[in-house]
Amino acid sequence: MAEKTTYRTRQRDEILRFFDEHRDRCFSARDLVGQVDAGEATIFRALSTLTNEGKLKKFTGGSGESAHYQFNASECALHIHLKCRGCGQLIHMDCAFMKEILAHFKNEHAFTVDCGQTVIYGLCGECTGENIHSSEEEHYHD
Amino acid sequence: MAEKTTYRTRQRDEILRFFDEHRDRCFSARDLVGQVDAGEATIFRALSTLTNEGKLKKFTGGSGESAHYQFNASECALHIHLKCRGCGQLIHMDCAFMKEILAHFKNEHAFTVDCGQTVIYGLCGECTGENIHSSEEEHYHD
DNA sequence: TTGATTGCAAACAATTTGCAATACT
DNA sequence: AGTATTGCAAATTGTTTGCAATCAA
Repeated sequence: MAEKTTYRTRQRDEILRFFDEHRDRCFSARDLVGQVDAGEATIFRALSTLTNEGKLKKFTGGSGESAHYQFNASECALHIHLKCRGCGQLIHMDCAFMKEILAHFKNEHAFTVDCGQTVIYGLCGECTGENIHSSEEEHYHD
Repeated sequence: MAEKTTYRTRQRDEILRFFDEHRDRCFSARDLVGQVDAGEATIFRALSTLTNEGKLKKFTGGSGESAHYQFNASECALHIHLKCRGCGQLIHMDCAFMKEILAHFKNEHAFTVDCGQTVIYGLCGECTGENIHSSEEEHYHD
């Protein structure tokens, strides 16, 4: 789990550059295939080492769902994510109240939330209201 | 993802009874093999439907790690759960502020939280404080 | 040169699915 | 009887690993 990087390689550079150029989005290993010139195994290894080095932030998907990664300078590690069960969209909850919530967990429940592992499930506004009559084939996967 | 149960079967009953008799612990599908008289595929299917019905609560493991399930008391649908990644304890967060949080999600983000499916991961007070000098083999799995 | 890293293919583990046999109601 | 559910085995998916070839220092 804690590999050390000794050499600097083209593929790792390329992968990190890709994340840097898309700071606002997160990608799975599979997403990178085709986007960067590196074998799939290498991509997995790079994602792992880059995460260990703190350059990327890892979001664990539910069972079966693939893990997603994002450039770590982004604020994603600091806010909670809301995932809509209807349309699958991922909402980055980055408002002031968010900090209050995290503070509450910390102060009143002595609980330190790991935003990277936490996803709050529910239904977004569109799905609570309009989705009633939408097509039942509501496949998600952002 | 949202299967409906029409018939009542021995294996589903048995699985739910097993969880009922071990309300304080959580188990993976694999854990149930041998404990209940049902094929593995059936166990997976039952865990899925029972979770959909709100009878069980599902905990997502990291990628690769198996999902775990635990008996879900009916009151649990109303509050959020905090799961400590250190010691594995499940905290039922049932305070007044909880309602404020849910209201905020609803009003400011138009997001309806599904408490039955949401688990907030992090570290409890004991694990943030005292765990520094504990044995490194900090395997959880309650 | 020498050890680190890549890439392919095979190995894996968790979970899902096709389908005939079987159990509910 | 008629449909839902089971169970087995085969199929999928996400990820890891062995190992020879290749690259970085």
